[in-house]
Amino acid sequence: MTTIRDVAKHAGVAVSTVSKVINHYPNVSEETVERVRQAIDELGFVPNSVAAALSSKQSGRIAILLNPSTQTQAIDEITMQYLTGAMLSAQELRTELVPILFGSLEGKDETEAERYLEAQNIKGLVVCGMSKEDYVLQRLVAREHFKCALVDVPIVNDSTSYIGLDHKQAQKDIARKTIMENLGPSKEILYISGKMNGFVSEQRLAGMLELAEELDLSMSVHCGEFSEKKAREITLKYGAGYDIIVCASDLMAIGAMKALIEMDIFHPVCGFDGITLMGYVGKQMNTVRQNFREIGAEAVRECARLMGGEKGQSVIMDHELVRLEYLDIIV
Amino acid sequence: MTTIRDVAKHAGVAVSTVSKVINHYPNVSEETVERVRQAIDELGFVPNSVAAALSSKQSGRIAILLNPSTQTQAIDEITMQYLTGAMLSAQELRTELVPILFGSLEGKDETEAERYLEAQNIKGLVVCGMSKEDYVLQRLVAREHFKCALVDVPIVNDSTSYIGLDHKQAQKDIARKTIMENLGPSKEILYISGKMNGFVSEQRLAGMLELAEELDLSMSVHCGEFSEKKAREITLKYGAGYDIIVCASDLMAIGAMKALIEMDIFHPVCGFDGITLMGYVGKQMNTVRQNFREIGAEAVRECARLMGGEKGQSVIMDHELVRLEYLDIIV
DNA sequence: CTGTTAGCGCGTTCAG
DNA sequence: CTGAACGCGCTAACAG
Repeated sequence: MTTIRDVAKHAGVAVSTVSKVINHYPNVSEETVERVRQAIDELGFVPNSVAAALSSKQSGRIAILLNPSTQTQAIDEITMQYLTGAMLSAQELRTELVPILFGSLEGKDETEAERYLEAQNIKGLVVCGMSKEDYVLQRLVAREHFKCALVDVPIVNDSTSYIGLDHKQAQKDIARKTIMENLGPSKEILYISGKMNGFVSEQRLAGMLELAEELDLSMSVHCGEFSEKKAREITLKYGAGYDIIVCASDLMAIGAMKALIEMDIFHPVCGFDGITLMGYVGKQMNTVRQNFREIGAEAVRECARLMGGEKGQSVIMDHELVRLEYLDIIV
Repeated sequence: MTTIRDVAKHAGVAVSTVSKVINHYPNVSEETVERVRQAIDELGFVPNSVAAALSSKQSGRIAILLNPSTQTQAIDEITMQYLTGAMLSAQELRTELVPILFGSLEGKDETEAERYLEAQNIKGLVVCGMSKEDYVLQRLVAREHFKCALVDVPIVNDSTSYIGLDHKQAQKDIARKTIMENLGPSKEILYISGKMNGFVSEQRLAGMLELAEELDLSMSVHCGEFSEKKAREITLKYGAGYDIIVCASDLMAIGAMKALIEMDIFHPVCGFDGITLMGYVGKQMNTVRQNFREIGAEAVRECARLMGGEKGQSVIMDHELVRLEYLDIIV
């Protein structure tokens, strides 16, 4: 294994000089930079990331906290997209990304969790899929000991940033689109919301309430808890009495659609997310499509920014409104 | 941050002793072990994994090489399961797991790829989803510089192990089951295979050929390249002429099923994998269900075993034959 | 059985 | 602008 010393020797300079060149420090003459660059190329030197992480007390590593569902593995598609995006931008930033399962923090209190992460030279957290029931995680974030980029959790302070859509607006947009396409306004809407008390659920619900007001339509809200089964049950029970069904997630939209099929009635349904599964169910369905990969990538960038000493902020990502057609999906 | 020194001081022993206790070395008296344990608890000490990785030239880190598909994100479900299992057993083994995308090795030759990995203190590779077109990876494995656990790639030597099903047997089993349930033997079978030249495709095809022989049934083989679209096309073209369609993957089974629906004819179809999507398409479909999470976990264990100096081996995982029913899947 | 000490490879002062 | 030297936290000989 070639080390920084080998490079230094080969280039006839000191190790510190090589280090400076690698890390793009100023105060190195053009000429020596070139010599060092050449030596690096010739020897095929790649800096040892572990040693770097240990040495520099500055730039730590970024952990990405994931919560793969044991239940609905279809949703893992989203998690994988977050992760892929995150890995890509971590590579660009030359930062190590350490994937950690929510489960690894279970049974620990904040202090223990903090130590656990600290012991891995982790300085920043990208948190995907945190809910209000993840108490330890929440307190961990609240302590502001780590720089945190939260996906879909609207908390912003000096060391915490929010990354996600404008869920309120997106929910309004997709619902309006679906309503307009199918009925025109002033009809009865059934809204199947996410979790009571959920971060994004609240925003999406707020969007629906606002839309109902604006379009002057009557709307009932039921809580589907992001469960396909629950959404199906709700639809079986109440669906017939409404003209259109708006769901706070794709999975619930699928449940609702299936219920309608079982009941042999047709109502437009719309979802939220853009998972593959969505394209497989009805002949066509509207949904908000999120670019999860880009969200993951942005979250890592944001985390790195925080670790660089910047203040937290809200990063609002774009969303797309799409109509999924059966045949489009086949690859 | 509390270090090993703090613990040593607190327990009144030397750092090396603490290290020994942590790593379960012998040659430490019960009494001192206890004292050290107590000190560790009191201080809430957690060993710094980065420092450990740097120091110990012995036990390196394990990389898990993933290939999330940009096309059919539904398949990412499998990748996520591999990863989750791998993370869990890595945690048990107290080994760092470094996820790496195939893409990160692209454009590198074996030497460069080797350096890239070496520079991250990586000593073992868990490879998921490698195909015969991944030349760099293949040569990387062939060099035997890293200890490799290959998922679904049957290569075994001193530093390489195979982890996966008995694909030949599994394919035979699920096809036989489907045939028997629906028709009894001696009927016309359409087999849609995976990639020409694919590692598992060959094994699965071999299974089908053997089964055809045993049951004395006539069978045609077409190559679906693991593509839903391709399988659909094949089925549209030839499907009507056969009694039953056996596919080498779930995705292709879905394509075939859709084609049949379009043609408005019914033939039994069976798949292979057990992805969520499979349960959403037909009323019912047979498939081999693999426990991807357990496979990921086992691959990491196997890799660790190799790094411990053991020889490579084949690890054959169990599989399940399941019949997916529409309503079972809803959560 | 326990303690001392020399690295692992790199980042980073601080003289020169 | 350069280079020698120390330290990050831990492991692993080796000496006691």
